[in-house]
Amino acid sequence: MSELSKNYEPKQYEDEIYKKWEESGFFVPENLPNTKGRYVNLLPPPNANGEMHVGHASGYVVMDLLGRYHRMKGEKVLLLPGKDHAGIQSQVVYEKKIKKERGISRHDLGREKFYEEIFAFCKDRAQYMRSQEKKIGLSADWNREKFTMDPDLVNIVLETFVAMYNEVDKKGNRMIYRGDRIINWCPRCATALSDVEVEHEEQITKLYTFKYNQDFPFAISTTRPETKLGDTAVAVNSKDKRYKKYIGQEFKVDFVGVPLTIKVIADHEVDMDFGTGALGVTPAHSAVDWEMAQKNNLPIIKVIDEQAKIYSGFGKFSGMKAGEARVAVVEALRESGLLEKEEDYPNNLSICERCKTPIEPLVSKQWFVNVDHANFSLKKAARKTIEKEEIKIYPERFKDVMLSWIDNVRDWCISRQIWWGPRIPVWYKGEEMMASVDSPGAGWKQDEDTFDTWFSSGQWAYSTLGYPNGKDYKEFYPSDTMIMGRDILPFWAFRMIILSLYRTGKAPFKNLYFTGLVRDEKGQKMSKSKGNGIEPIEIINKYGTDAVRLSLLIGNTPGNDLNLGEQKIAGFRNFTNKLWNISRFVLLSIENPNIDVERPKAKTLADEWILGKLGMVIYHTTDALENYQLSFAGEKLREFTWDDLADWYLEIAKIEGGKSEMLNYILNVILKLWHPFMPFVTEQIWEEIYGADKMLMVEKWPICHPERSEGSLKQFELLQSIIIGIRSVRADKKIEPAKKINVVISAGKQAELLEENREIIEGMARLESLAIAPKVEKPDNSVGIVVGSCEVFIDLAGLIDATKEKARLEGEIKALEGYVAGLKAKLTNPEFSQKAPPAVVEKERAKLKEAEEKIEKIKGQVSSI
RNA sequence: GGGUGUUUAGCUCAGUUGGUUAGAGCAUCGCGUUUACAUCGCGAGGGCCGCAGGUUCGAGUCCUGCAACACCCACCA
Repeated sequence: MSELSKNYEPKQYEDEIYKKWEESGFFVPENLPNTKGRYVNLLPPPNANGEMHVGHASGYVVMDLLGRYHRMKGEKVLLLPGKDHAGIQSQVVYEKKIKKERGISRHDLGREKFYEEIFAFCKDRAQYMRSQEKKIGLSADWNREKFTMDPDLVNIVLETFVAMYNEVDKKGNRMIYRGDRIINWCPRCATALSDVEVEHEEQITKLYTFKYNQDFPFAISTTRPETKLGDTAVAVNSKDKRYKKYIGQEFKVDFVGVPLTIKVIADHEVDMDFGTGALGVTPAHSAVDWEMAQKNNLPIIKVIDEQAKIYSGFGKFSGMKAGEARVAVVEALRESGLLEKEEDYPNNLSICERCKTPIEPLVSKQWFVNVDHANFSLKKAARKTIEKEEIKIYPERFKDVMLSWIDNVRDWCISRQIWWGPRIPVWYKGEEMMASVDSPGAGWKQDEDTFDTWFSSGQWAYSTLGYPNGKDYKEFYPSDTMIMGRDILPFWAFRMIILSLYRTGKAPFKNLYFTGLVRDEKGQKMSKSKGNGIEPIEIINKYGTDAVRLSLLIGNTPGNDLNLGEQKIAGFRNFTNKLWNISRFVLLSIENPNIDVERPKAKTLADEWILGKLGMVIYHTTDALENYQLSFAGEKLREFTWDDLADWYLEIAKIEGGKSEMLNYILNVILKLWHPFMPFVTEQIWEEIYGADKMLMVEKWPICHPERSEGSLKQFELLQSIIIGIRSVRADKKIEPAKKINVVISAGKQAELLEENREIIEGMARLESLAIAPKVEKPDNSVGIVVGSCEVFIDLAGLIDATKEKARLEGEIKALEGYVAGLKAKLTNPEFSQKAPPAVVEKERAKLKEAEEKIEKIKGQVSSI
């Protein structure tokens, strides 16, 4: 066994350790010896076009922590990694790339070539991302890594489509149907978007109030005059007296040169106080209006096409860009004196989540999933699953968020007009149409559209396992835990649940854990443009992976955002080093490290105390991990390691000596407990102790010894209080640390205990001499402090200012008297003694007694000054 | 407009089913190189637990209202 270096240098060890783990084969569940039970975690696939950011890292750390914990518990652990093809986003990224590098567009390549190239591009990026994921210590089975565009996964996705398409109810409605519906259209991406792919951005726009023509009886207001070319109605509130008489009437108008037929309809959604209280209904370009049109059987007139240009048939406006048409329409209205008002108005502009281009709502032929189909209602099935807690959600409050999402979900538009993604398996031949994974034969032409990415990733829970006949599917479905960012609840969690329920009949996982977002130390969102981001690889190189892992785990709770600054990471780097040095000390102190160490018998009070504490920390850590309280587990461990072990027990070990067995055992246990949190440093120490052939990663998780040792805990705490009390007086009186002092303790019944542990007090408080007796009068020139039932007199020859000392003690008495008064008031209150549980009353009595005794003792000291 | 969360020390946050005189880390201040560690040790200061009510013997903790901030959903054209 070689001596450890003074400081832990992560860079020196991490890559080697990871290699060792990987080569051991233990990331592969089948290679784990003697497993009992299984633990499966399918890792959420990040987009295969980028790189790992700190948000990903934060998720991986949680997944890996749980994976490593369960592996040490002896379970057959599978962490299955993968990548998502991220349809629109990857296509946008790759189009930019070929534009920049080769000056070409996807049309220059053609669909097939473009597809091949982007596939290769994603595979290449995936490899790079994998190397980053290894840096964070992810113990995933890389042999099983999946990509949503791998042919076998695509096949399962297509089969799902066909099955849903063939799900027909008695009325002939399909679960997947094609229809003209209003959708969110991104003119830049030239594709439909689902509701969740649209963001909103506040802006100031103009609100125009005008009349269609001179003959129209009243004015309407709009922010989008160009769409008014497609108005087929005006909606008013049925309670509105101004317009009641017009309801049901039809007006033929000439609107800036375009003939329109406007029907006046009533709708309770119309706000009488907004604008003129009359709303021009444009069914083809507003989701709300479209619904009104459905209810009222209004004709639908498309005005804006998929390039965001005005269709032909609208006079001089035809062919204009929507923006130009807006100016032109307003100008025409102004010229003819129909424009009544023009005012600034703040509203939310819909923009494309991927490219930030303003969305055009328009009517288009798309594929939809009916989420409430008569044969199998996806939303009802999902609701039941969540309500019955077949999936347990962390944090619990997200259950309600999920339920309200389920309740409000609308039919899901799954077709996208892009090239990158699985192509919709519907085939056409003349008037015929059929759904089929493979081409039905010659003459059949496949649908041009591809799937919404979430239709693929929504099947991740079983497509990665080879549904329905794969060995993995049979063994590992459903998985135990799914961990994802809280921002993708509506995108992914919900979709994964509905698709899995439909396809497999089972919920996809048992536990669903949401992480929050990682923000900078001021709580700002990290972004490249602000330059406030933390690059995981950069920061790992600086502080080590373990420090980064700890700073993402401790002080982080499910569903809540985490503010992360470099200082915090530096703090945990310090802790990593602390653990290293604890080990270093232990290795210098013990004779023959034994890997199969049994819990030793306590020889001293300190031994008994630390074993009790260790037992507690095993219990708390295990319990917290079982309940997904990861931060709590880490905090308890840190508290034990630094405060109890390093600051007290190791110092005492130097004094008492003969701790070989004890230290061997304690280090052995805490390395195991820490391993899931900080795998690298613990594994390296393990190797230094036990040699390269023993691997901590697959050691057995420590068992908690349930015996309690309340007595030794209390006794040891008395020692601690005495030592801290003396140290405090020393610091207060500015006694040099090197100077040893004399102390006398009037110890009452505790005399024997203190006598047994006199070495500890002498050593820890740096004493010259210590006298212990049941009853001692306060020596001259000493300062007295009361600790529990003991009085500790510290000899301060020549350093005492009698007046100051008296004032200090009197101040203390005064504070105590206030405290006592409060306790007395509480205890003499009959309501308290009657209604409070006896244990609580008893506790208060004890407190009172103790405080009163303390006052007496201090009074005694005052009188002796 | 609807919803969720947050509000505790200068900063970041714990505070488990209501029950000690409310805790930690970082930062600050003082002292210090005792043979594991200065990426360290010892000590100290620092809090009307957002505001106002209520329930209770007892509230940081439960209820109601309000405020500020953050986020999500819907979107009044």
